[in-house]
Amino acid sequence: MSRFGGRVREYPSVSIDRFDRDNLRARAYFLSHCHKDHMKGLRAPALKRRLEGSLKVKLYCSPVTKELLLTSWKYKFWENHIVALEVETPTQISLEDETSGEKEDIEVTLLPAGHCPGSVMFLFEGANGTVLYTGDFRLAKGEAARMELLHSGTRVKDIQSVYLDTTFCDPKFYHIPSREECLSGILELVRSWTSLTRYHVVWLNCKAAYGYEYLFVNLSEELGIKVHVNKLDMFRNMPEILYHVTTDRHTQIHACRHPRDDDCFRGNRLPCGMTCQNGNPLHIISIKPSTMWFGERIKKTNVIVRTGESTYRACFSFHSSYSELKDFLSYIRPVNVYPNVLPVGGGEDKVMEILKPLCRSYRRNMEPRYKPLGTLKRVHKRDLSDTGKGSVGASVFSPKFSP
DNA sequence: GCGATCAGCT
DNA sequence: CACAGCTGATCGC
Repeated sequence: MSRFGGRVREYPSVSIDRFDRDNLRARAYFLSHCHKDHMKGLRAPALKRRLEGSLKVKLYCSPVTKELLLTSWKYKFWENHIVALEVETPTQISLEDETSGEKEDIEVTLLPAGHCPGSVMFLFEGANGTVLYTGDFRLAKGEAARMELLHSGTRVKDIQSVYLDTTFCDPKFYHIPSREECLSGILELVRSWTSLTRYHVVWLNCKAAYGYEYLFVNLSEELGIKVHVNKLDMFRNMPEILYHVTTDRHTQIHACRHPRDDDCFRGNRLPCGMTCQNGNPLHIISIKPSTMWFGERIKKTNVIVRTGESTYRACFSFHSSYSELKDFLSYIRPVNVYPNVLPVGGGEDKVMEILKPLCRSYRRNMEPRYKPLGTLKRVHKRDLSDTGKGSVGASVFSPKFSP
């Protein structure tokens, strides 16, 4: 969980992912994604009052994050103060102090973070240097090297500071199976069960948070079975998700929730109440997505573990593994790095011992040593076609995982 | 009645 | 098991 205070040293007049305390005086706000631990203070009366007396204060986020946020009535008061910025489109923002009139220009670029729908990293460029705030992210090895906007010409930009998602910054999380491996393992389990009869159904025991949508979309796409969910109005302008979820309980894949859904399952009942169909009892298995990790030497393993007669755990991670984190940071090679998260097992000093040697200022044996900055490997060609009128755009998933 | 915080529990 | 929350109790306004 994020413990980032909201502000970066280089640009203290902006606040990112924190909206309480000192952040109440920010000249501009940024939201990396729609998870509650990055939204502290976002609906507090103090901030609401400040908005009412200002025409200038804005919240910047991706189009998908804006859509998800404004679907909740609790955040409707932000409606006229949100600016959706397209991903991978550098934008000039003028930061003006409303009382003194003092101004500062900054350029911000949203980069896809692969954490949940709409999730982005923020790249800030201005008079105090270039700063990358990663928010929460999962990027595979080599993905930073393929991001054109992290580069200037063929070389990686000179980045002063990275504010990093250090959730799995511990060698014990060395390897987490890739998103593709996890997806295909889950797909084959769901396929084999749902093919038995139409009364064989799967319950995906997902936590209540955005991030599982690409799983739903890919399962639905491959098997032609829509996924039952409690609510889908937040996706009304995201056709590529909306098409694959349903509120009709008569489907073989469920990701619905109930306050006591584990009890439902033990009673051979789905959280939505379904227990039989046409007088035939349902045969239900549960699959619980959870992070599985492996030390350095493990080569290959099963991403599905059977935990009971009809219960399974399946590998799933919203965050980069230790080796992915090291690849990311050692490619960027910033001067400074600041952890956004204290990993479960370790303290801040332990994390810094791992991260500092990957930064540019580090000199082994105090010997000045030059290591060249990275170079752009390959520009990822994206499908830039329109996704339809009224749609929030093509950036719901990172390009690689688009349906 | 609302929000903030914490224990307990997925 | 570790992802991000929910619910309910308590306290202060």
